[in-house]
Amino acid sequence: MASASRRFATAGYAATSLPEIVSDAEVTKGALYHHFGSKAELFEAVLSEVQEGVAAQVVRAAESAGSDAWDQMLAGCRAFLEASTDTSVSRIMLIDGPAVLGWSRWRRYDDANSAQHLGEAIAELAAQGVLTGDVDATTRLLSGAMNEAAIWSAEAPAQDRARNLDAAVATLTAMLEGLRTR
Amino acid sequence: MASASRRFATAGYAATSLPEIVSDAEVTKGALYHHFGSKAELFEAVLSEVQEGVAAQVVRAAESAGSDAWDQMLAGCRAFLEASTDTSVSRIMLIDGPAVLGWSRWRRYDDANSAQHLGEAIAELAAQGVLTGDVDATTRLLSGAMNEAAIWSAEAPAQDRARNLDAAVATLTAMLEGLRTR
DNA sequence: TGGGTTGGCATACCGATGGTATGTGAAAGC
DNA sequence: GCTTTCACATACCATCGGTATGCCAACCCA
Repeated sequence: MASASRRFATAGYAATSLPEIVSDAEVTKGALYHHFGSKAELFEAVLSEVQEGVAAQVVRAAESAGSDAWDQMLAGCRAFLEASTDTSVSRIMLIDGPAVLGWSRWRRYDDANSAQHLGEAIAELAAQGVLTGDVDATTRLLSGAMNEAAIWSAEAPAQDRARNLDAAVATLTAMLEGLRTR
Repeated sequence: MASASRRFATAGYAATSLPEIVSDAEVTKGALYHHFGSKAELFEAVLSEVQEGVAAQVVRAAESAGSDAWDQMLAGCRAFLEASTDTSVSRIMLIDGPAVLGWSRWRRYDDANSAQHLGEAIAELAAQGVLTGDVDATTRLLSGAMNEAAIWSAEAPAQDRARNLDAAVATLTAMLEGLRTR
């Protein structure tokens, strides 16, 4: 899985062949197919691992951001962007993921990990009356905005990444203000 | 290209084989490779066509929305969502596009079409002093939010699509309010 | 302690796929 | 009227994902 993850992250899913992976891992295709049913299943396992890693970082950041739900969400959003601003994450999780697994299947992983915390935070804020509007739509829009911002930063030249990330967080914060109950 | 577009839209890029396409089109692989250098190049041509179609709808909606730049942008956003809430558009343009061409190459098409108008509208509003914040970051976040909303609506059961679309537009409007100069 | 079963691979092989090299007839140019 | 170019068709190839089978050590059970 480590070999696969590395190849998928750098060359992408389609351009990575099983012979390459098993050669890196110093096993044979027989061994691979003993553990995984298909190339897509191997990718799914790798994706799941990446998702869990990002989700863990988001949770850690949110928990150490105090007790205010609003601050927790903002901290979680920033942590998500920081974790995803890494081609090995964005390529697997955000670009190839939907194409390989299909969007709905990919979304299940997204919902079960990083997007879940976002959804819970939004639902919590809506319940507190802090946030207005449709919870699902808000979650989707914010998730999409953050995913795109993550790729945007990840694909930018190294020296622009930090600046892009800060600009994204600032804009995101402003956008969230618009959703706040006035 | 019509045959390819249909197959790409329904089965996806990876699951569509060239023999299928040329059989549909009642030509041979030789004919295909006479016009396109590779499968990816054929996809690129199809994608470009789809992008232009969506962009045309966005422009038409924006132009018939009066002279206020703010209203024009909102109308354009709604038109984009309506045009993209169609699996044949979202699958090619939003899901397979980035994975097949690579994100940066895909973004060039996005920038040259639908996202361009969004960017111009945002730049115009920023110049008028109506909108604050980083123009690039705002464009990327909004573009990402709308792309995700489009897929969200496209993949939803038919009876939920209109409702999702309305909710997305309403939330988007609220988010834009947050970016407005107060 | 030994025969049978299972887990964990390796080897050999297969059909299909994207891509290429070559052939061919009609139209266009000189 | 000769030649070149265009627009394909045909035949072929390397590689890929996937499968069927072989093999051997570990483990169970008598």
